[in-house]
Amino acid sequence: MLEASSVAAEESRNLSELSNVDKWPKVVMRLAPFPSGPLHIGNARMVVLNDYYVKRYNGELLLVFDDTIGSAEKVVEPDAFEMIPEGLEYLGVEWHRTVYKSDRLELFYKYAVDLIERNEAYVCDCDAEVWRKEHKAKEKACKCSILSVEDNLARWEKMLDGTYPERGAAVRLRTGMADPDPAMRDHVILRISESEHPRVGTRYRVWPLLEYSWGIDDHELVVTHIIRGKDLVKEGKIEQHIWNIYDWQHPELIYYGRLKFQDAKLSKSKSRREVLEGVYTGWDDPRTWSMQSLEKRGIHPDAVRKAMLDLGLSVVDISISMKTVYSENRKLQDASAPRMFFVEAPVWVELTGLPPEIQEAEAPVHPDFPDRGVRQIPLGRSSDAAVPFVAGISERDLKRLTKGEIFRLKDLANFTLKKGRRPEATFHSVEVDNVRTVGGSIIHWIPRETAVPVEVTMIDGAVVTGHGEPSIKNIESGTFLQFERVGFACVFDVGDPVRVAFAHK
RNA sequence: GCCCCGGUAGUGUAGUCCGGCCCAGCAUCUAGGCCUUUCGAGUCUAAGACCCGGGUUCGAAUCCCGGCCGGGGCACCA
Repeated sequence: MLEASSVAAEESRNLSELSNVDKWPKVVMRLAPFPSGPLHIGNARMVVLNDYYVKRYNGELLLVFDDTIGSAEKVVEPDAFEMIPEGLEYLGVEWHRTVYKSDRLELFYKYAVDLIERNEAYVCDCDAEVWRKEHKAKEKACKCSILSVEDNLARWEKMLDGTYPERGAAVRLRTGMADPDPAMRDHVILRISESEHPRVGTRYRVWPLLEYSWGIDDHELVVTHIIRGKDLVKEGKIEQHIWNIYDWQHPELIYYGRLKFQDAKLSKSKSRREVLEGVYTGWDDPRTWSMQSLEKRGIHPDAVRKAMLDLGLSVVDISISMKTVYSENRKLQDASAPRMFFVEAPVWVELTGLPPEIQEAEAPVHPDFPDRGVRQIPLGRSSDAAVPFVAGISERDLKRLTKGEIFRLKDLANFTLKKGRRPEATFHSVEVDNVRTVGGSIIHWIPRETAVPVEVTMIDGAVVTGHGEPSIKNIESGTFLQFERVGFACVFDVGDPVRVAFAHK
């Protein structure tokens, strides 16, 4: 029930029906992340699309960690087994079962033997580079491919028992040396790796490649629809080759194009390095663009979902801006975000002549919803009218003001800027209209005596220090708020200083 | 070099399969007006696109051919 309504609420205009749904008892899809780190914004499309369709068809979603041994460049990061589900939960993805590729090696071995016995695969001990140049490029089968089934089985045993060293032999699928597409010629499907695996250690030394493991598992797990990036079309073709050998029903293959973000540089390996070296504050550092980091910034998961779903399922490569996500987020959260004053690196201005009876300012919690009440901003000033009240404003605002100009400290009073090397201003009046009629600036500010130190982590990781109005101390951690005229941010630490993560303008 | 895929405003996307309802819709971005004690929200307006060339047709973004441009693959990575 809940699921149906959540899908109904999502924009689906750009997403057509899945094909051949009626040919299967129920729709089953899978999420297949390689556990090298947490999910980042670049993975969100794959995740959201699969989740969306599973919900739309009331199907089943599998989380399958694609944790085969990888390579020197692609290393399994053990923490990812925790961080990926965290990211999924943030996104509101509901999966029904978790599977680890590394638990299924025996299955892949069983089929490997069967494929060899059917003479659909053979063990090749050629040097990889030689094979590429002399055999693949020239469409010439190598000597291994004419070996008998018995010889191949013997070689297979030698792969398993350690007779062959790493790279000493590999199992190739007979996809055909004459295939016009060089990518398809007798592809390797299993190879030797003695790297230690974080889950199964060194129990296995022969590991499947992605296209092979999925050729088997998409069938074994009864996956019906596969939505994935178009960088995997060759893998899809090899899977189909395997399905044809066994005459298995083909799952539907759906590809989407590459997604780039103009304003976010995504690199899991760089993030991993920087997190390890302490350059980044952790996997929730904004520069990782992880789900954790978006959550910390108060980006609503539905903003991410909406932005991803709006892209549809086009196979074209696209480049979008995070601004579309931010725009969605504003729509979702502006109405609920309390307003607050924050001044970065305040310039302190002496204000004279403010009537002594004015001891505090009142500002609405949210201008569109007066019923939510007001924030009290105690000025903490002396009751002696001769002592100036000191307020902090941003340097940017000060620079924009011209001498003699009337301006307003929002929700407090109007002042006139005086000349002088130190910024000073004199009280003009209280009524807003006095500044509005002359088109004067209305700026945000904080009182020096009662302001609270605040640290803002910007999107590029820079930490900006400043002060917030006193009431920020009473805000709960996790609150998504708006610093008036500055932007939206999310509080993640209510200590001293109060720490917030900047979300967007 | 060889295979495959794709090209609608700045960015995305709808329409393309089954040609006319599209002198092309929507979102975002940009500019401006209104509103507002925020540079937010809301609201109104403006600007902005069918890669090029042929062909078929009464009629083409939609079909055909050629070209150009872009992307992906050709790993004992995922």
